[in-house]
Amino acid sequence: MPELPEVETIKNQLKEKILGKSILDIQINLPRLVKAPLEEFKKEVLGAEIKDIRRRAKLLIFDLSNGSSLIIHLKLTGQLIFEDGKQGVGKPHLIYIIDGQKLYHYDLRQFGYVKLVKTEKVEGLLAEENFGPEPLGPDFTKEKLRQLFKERKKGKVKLILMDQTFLAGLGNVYAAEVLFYAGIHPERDISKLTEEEIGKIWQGIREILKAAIEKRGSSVDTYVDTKGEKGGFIPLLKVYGREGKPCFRCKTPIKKIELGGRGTYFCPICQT
DNA sequence: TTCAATGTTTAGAC
DNA sequence: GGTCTAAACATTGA
Repeated sequence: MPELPEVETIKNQLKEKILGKSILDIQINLPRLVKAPLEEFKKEVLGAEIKDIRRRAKLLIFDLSNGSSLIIHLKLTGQLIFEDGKQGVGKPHLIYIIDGQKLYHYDLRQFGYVKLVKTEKVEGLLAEENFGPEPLGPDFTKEKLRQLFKERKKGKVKLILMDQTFLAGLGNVYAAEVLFYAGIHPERDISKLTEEEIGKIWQGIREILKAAIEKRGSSVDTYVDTKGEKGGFIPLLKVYGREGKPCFRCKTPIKKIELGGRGTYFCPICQT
């Protein structure tokens, strides 16, 4: 499932390829994905030039030349593929024809969406979501994280890290990886974290996300980049999906528990 | 056949 | 109000 590094990868690749190009046609095979009246959606999108592509949290935002923007959420299984001959998983639900080439939007489980909004309203909508800071942004300092934990007061650290209103962009995979990096048990209460542990969490967030972006994301499940290729970070995952396999640090089998309804992987020795 | 997987939203309990 | 849980969404694969 696309989390921050995967969405960032898609954004970077699409920027290279379709910035300044126009959407000449669109084929909508699954209307449910489009959160706007279809006729209006078509009318707004057709002929529009893609002026900018942005990311906030796990959202992808296309700013069009006519004052409208598309807000895309890929949720669990969304794929945006811009390469002839590369097939995604399932059937393409939306096909954008962009200056002769095709951008395929797949979404096997159909949880994702495309919203149509006025570009000037995008900021307001994002504000309504109450997203936390961007983990790779300049204002997300170690001090900021310490302050955020203090304001939140209590809660299990993994759930807090995955809370998009606390910090934007971490999902189940990267939250688990960050906590392994920091040597912290996913169920630890944030009120009991030491200064040093907060420092390690902060460092883990920054380093792991940056490394994952460099590898074009990871993700289990169906994630691929816009070329239809799997992310290169999968082999670097330390705990996610490794139940029963030896911890890279101490060889103890990785344990899996359920936390907040989500599969949670950790090393019972290294993470306390 | 049933269940787990997954991100997010929503409803309800305490 | 914060905090937690469970269900819902859709689909596949074990």
